[in-house]
Amino acid sequence: MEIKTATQRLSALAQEGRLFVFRELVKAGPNGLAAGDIAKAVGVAANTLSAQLNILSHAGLIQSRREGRSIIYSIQYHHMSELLVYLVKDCCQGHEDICGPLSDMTTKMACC
Amino acid sequence: MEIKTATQRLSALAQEGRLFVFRELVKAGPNGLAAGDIAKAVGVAANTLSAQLNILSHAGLIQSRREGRSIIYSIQYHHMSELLVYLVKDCCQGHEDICGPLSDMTTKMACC
DNA sequence: TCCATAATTCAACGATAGTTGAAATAAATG
DNA sequence: CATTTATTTCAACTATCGTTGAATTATGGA
Repeated sequence: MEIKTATQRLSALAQEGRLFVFRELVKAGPNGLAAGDIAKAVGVAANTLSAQLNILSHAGLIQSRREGRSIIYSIQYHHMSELLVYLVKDCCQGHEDICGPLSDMTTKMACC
Repeated sequence: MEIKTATQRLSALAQEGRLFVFRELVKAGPNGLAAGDIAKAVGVAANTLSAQLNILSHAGLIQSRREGRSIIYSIQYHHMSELLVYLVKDCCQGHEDICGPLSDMTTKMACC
């Protein structure tokens, strides 16, 4: 993964409104949520939300599909996971004992 | 974890220079690196690096200690892991089958 | 004590980001 | 085909960010 891609994705998440939307979509799971439903849940103007979704979308963190007159947004799990892996990559450089501090994280993340 | 804390940490990482520094420190491991050594490795002015380290530090992603006339920076693993966990939290809400897309991530992250 | 090295602080500048209101597009319904 | 609903686009404005140069603090050695 390129560092530019990583910063683009992190920037997309680095704002309260967008992070909140992102987490709503994480909670919603693979089925996703319609833009209008997100706007209601988050309590933000439609055009503001549209801009937020657009940024998350261009960063590759979410994707959209049309269903009737709604547009449904959902997480792009592969890209999300790519980003998280990027942040811990090379943390031990082959020396397994070096990054003990991170080892309990993987167990905490093993929610499924 | 509060959403404000999360956005602060993500903002700190959401810039190429700071992300590069952060990853150098991830590679360096718990012993960390002196500010001067980072500046040489990254090829950035001392004051620019200082500002970058300051932002990462205030975000809680790194910590510093003095050793002689050098100041050594290193990753705050606990806070780093807290952030990553926050991003995937509530991804399945008890339904184990929902977030299969994320399940292979934890294995990829199990570097140690 | 004086000097060199290591790193930070401060002010200022240009660049970029976030929100808002108004207008536009797209699809479904009568 | 006109209307309603859902969402996006555009332009404009303010606020915040990132880097730079100059000055400052802190430590170790001659």
